[in-house]
Amino acid sequence: MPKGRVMRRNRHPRENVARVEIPDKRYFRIGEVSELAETKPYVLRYWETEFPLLKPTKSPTGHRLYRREDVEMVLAIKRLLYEQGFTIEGARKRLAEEVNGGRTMAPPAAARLETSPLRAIQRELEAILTLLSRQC
Amino acid sequence: MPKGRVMRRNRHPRENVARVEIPDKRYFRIGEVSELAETKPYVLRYWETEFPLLKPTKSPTGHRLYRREDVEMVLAIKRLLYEQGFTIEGARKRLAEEVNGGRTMAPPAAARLETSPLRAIQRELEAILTLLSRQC
DNA sequence: CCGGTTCAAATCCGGCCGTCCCGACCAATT
DNA sequence: AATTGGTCGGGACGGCCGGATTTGAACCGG
Repeated sequence: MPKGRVMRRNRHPRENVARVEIPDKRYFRIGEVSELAETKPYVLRYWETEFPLLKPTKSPTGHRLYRREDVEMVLAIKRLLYEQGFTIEGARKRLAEEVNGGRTMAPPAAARLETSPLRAIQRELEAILTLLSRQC
Repeated sequence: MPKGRVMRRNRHPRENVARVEIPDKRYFRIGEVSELAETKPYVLRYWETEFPLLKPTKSPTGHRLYRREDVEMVLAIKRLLYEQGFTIEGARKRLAEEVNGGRTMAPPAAARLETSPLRAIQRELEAILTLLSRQC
């Protein structure tokens, strides 16, 4: 039997991304996010290579673990690309601006945070999470 | 004789489109607009086929006559495409919205992404507690 | 230990967005 | 009128963006 024919590109699913409900879970696997966002897993992986801000943590075996914020980032990206009509580069720039422009803190603090103990702690926590997720 | 070589794409000229001075003339020909906007004439013609709002009048002999508003439209399109990073379709949609909405709607409400590092760490801690409370 | 899921990497490809060419026409200058 | 250079529309061409598919192995819940 002939392989499935070239899939039609479906760039603009009608779904309003803004009103997707994210289930009350802590971690999501790529397949779950894929269904939530109605976006193929390989697209999620591809976006990861294009958007530095999309960085789901990974299990020790390399499987992606999306947290809520990661899922929200996915939805934000999808909105920019499919509803607003940005190119990938445009969306990337826009997201960077939003993160920077979002005055969630005074600039000096933000700059120092990169190398601060806080950051180190965050890394440690991520590592611990990774280890824990192996056993449980 | 070999054909002229493929011209390198130059998608993101550094020039800030916003500060281009439009000379005090009533009509501009395509070559003049081309220089003002640093955009090849064939691109201007192409944009005309893509943007219904870009409609320079034409002389009886078919030559384009751009008025100020047409030139401004060209600059706006260029800004959307090259500075903001919209696709043609996205730019078209955005321009239509601007015309309809009237007032230059500010950058759309920033996606409410929670990016505070403290908040992120708090989430990590919650995650750890959850993991620990389970019998591993 | 089995069936469905996920992985990374390589490869492939449709179509967006120009880019070039062509022969004809127009406008200004000489 | 002739010359020079800008402009016309239409068609062919093409780089590369943004996925889409495949492969073969590893993973994981039940």
